[in-house]
Amino acid sequence: MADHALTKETILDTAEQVLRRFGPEKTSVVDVARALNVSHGTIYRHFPSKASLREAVAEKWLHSISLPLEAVFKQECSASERLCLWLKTLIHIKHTLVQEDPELFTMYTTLVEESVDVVNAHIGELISQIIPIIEEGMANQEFKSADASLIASGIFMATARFHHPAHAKEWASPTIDHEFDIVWNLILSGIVK
Amino acid sequence: MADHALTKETILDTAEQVLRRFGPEKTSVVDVARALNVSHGTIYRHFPSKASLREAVAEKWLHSISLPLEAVFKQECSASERLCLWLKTLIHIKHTLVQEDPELFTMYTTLVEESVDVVNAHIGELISQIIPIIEEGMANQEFKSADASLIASGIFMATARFHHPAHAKEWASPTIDHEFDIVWNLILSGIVK
DNA sequence: CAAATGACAGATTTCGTTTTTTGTCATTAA
DNA sequence: TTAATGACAAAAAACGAAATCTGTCATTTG
Repeated sequence: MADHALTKETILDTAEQVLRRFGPEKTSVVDVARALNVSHGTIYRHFPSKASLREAVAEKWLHSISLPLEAVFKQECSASERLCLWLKTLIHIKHTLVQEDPELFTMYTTLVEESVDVVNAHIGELISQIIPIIEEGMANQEFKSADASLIASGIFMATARFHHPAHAKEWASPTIDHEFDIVWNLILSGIVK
Repeated sequence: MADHALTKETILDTAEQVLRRFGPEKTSVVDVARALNVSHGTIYRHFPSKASLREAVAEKWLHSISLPLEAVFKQECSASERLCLWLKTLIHIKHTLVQEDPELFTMYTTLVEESVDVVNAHIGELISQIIPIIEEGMANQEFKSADASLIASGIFMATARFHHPAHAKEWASPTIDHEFDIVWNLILSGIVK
């Protein structure tokens, strides 16, 4: 009865649109089904539950955050510059998302918070992007040698204030970039040789 | 009509009890008045609004957190040990509060989040406890010399994950202490000479 | 026979109504 | 003359009935 072939992807894209329009608390799977001109029972043929559908949307969003960070590896620069750029890029993405549409950011954050496994995978992915940068710096003699994965997760945790959505309210502060620089200097002097 | 002389203090203590019993969303100033056997109009003679009463309770709680930290200055030890002890004490207080009574912790956190000025004063107070430790370390030649207040706020921000209530859920992790050690090592190697 | 439907039970949400609360103030009590 | 009261209007919360939603499944459709 649908206009297009009804794939998981189609449902996912429509769910995302409906969530964007109605928000996370007001979208029902009936709404998504209505947007697709199918019965809501059909959705359950492709997703076992409403939660799994929301989780899939959350995962897609997180992927859109981690993907552009890979471009940082193509930059020709030192390891400390690359590390700084990587962090600033991550932070810039998040801060821009909040600034441009706070409601939308809250919507995605709500979905993400429901999906613990997806978040943990995302965090793991981000940290494993940091590790090679640290290793590069150690190989270079730029950084003191140590356990790169410990350093990487330390850096990720120490910068939580700037990228963890729980701190989004603080990102509106006019001094937030300066505050990042303070923390960055502290971290950098901890790892350089 | 009250049993005791009706002071700001008496009202504050009673408000705290009622809040503890009923929670932050279910306590009205009528409830507090009832507990004191006075009319609710009387409360407004001592506090200009419900918000200011809640703020006063929040402030008292925050004070009970910052006060015991002063004992750390009486320890006979090096600056880096003192700094580590200070951070671990702060973190231990918070983690213990959550663990022993998560609902109560949430109650106080709710009050605190409403009171931006009170929180900022509290954070300022905490950071100004760190500054003299850093200065001691610099005077000692233990730490590289630098702007102590910048270092202090950097350390406070870099450890947010372990003391900011927005991260309370993460404190239940069995590896949280280990994670603090990772961040602490990173910070320490950034400041030692 | 694979894909979609629609009816169904139980859980959850919405909505209009009633009750309670907040904050003020003229009046009362000490 | 200071402290407390209680009545009041406007705002917010609580409540319960009605509607909607979730997830399942026997039946229908192409």
